[in-house]
Amino acid sequence: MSRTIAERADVLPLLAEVFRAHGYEGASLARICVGTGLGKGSIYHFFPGGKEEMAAAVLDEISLWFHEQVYAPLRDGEGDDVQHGLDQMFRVVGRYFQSGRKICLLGVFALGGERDRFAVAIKHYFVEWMKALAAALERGGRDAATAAALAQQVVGGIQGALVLSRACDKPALFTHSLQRLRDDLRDAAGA
Amino acid sequence: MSRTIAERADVLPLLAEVFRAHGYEGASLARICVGTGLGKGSIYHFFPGGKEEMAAAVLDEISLWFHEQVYAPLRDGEGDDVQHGLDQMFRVVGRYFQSGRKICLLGVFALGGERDRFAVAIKHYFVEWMKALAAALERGGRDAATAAALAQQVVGGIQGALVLSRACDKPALFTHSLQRLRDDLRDAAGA
DNA sequence: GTCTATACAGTGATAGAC
DNA sequence: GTCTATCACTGTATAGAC
Repeated sequence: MSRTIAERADVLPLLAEVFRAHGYEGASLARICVGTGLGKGSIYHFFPGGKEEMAAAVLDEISLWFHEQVYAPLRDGEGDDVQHGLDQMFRVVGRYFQSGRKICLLGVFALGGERDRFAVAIKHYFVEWMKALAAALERGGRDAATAAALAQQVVGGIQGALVLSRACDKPALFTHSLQRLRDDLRDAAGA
Repeated sequence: MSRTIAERADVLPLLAEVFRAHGYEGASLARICVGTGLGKGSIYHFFPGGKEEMAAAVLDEISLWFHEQVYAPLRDGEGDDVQHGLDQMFRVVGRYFQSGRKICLLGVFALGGERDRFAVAIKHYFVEWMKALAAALERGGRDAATAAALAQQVVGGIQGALVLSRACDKPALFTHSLQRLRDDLRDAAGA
């Protein structure tokens, strides 16, 4: 009996979950095989470079997804579309992290010992997010310094909320923080 | 040649650094021996329960330190001392995390696969912090709901800033966020 | 209290059968 | 493309010498 998973891409979401649940060092090949439903042979067929290639591929996929779903709408909007891009960001991000039940793999890797190995991808993820958000805020009328500070506050606030909600085992904590951050941006815009 | 480290307590800070640098799973006994300068035999003499007991002891020590240095000043102050307690918190926390060069072990554990194992200690750390801060804000004149929301915002903001500064390899990012959070509390108090 | 020697399960990784 | 068998190595943990 042999299942056939045609695409390597199909394994990536499963792999991501294993890394999210156990971190890079904790994601042993045994756990990876359970999580993906594949044997070692199959895994190494898709990722000859081993664990490092698996993690890199997962990070790439996440980065691409955020570029398309979050950064692009933030960058493209003009006028009223700026607010639309911001709303889109909070909506999509809330859904992505499953309202606080799922954590940020980039955040996990940023804090872990694997930071150095994937430093470029990790830094890129957060910097691009903050740049896209700051650009939208500037087009919304803020000066560059304020926009950058707000972007840092929001992206950092999201990461912190994920840590807190995970620590307290209270997903609602993430949801509320997300609302507060969104409202803070609106209030500051109105002021 | 045999060194004598009289107290088990002397090893705890060294152990903490190893866990901080590599996470729980990544902190192998080999790395622990290098980091502490002790052989396996000595390590197991101090911590017969192995790695789990080591991590638990480290978490206990950190928790105790925060109770004494952070939560207590927040709780004890009255009147002008409330602001003093808040200032003390930001000052001590900034110093503790070495202005963004050191990360929060509780945050690392909260995001890692080891969360379940140390769930009680992790939750306790963050909840006590938020409760002490909220209590101080209430004595400063806020209603309970606002105080709780602000406490969550500040503690979460600190964790997020640690993630971001680590990800971008920019400790100043943490310092600035800390200042901003402190100023936000002041402004809200004045309003 | 510290070290060395050792046990033995689990690690990442490879080769080859199907 | 998937599996099983197997590799050398590192993992945690223990026992006993000094």
